[in-house]
Amino acid sequence: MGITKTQMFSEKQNDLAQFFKVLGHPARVAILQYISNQNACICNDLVEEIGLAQATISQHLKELKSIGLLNGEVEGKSMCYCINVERWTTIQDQLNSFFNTTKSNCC
Amino acid sequence: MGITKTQMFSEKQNDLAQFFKVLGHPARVAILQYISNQNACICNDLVEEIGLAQATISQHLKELKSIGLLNGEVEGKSMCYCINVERWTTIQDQLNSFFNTTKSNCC
DNA sequence: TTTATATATTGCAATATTACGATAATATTT
DNA sequence: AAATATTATCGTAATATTGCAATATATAAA
Repeated sequence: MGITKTQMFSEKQNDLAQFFKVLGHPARVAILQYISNQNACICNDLVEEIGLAQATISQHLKELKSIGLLNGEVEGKSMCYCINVERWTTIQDQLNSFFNTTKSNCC
Repeated sequence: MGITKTQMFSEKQNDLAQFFKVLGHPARVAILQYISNQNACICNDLVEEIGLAQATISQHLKELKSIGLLNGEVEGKSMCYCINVERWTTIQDQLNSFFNTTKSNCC
């Protein structure tokens, strides 16, 4: 089938899985690392830096935006993408909470 | 295409993305949570508990094993799956390291 | 040994993801 | 206004993932 049966799971479980999923592609990991390494949050240098087509990068950026990890603002004719630190921290906390509570009862 | 161009990325980036990807499905999140909630690491109660077909659960377990998150051992005619706590902690550390280093330089 | 139970694997259908070229949309420069 | 540059979206092809029924495998019980 190829369709995930999300209705079987809690909203929390689906959200958590969604975060993990969005982070689960090396291009998106690389994009986040690159954005953070530039003190300024300059943008589609990403196309050159990463080496995927512009359309592809744009798609990956869209997915990162979809979970609120990136803010984008118009900068002349370019877009300036920037990590949303507050959201970043929230997601990190949620993932850690998952890791900590899940590990604790194990044999 | 549908094929991820892993050769463009570092081994670390690919590994990190792989961990995220395996965790990026609600059934696998639920499986880990259920295994951890049972003090004993009893197993395919999972089929009943989660409500997916036996073949599907078995596949998800295989993916969790593939990144070393689960240990399985034969228990009579059943399998007893168990979170590999050492591996669990290692992965948690790697994810946190990614989160911390990536967040720190942002505007 | 036969039967029953639990898990893994195989094969398949349906949907999702990845990637890119082409094109549209937007803003800047001339 | 026209030309240029940057990003987003659309359409499409190739591959991956999800899920299940059917089957294989392995162990336990009768």
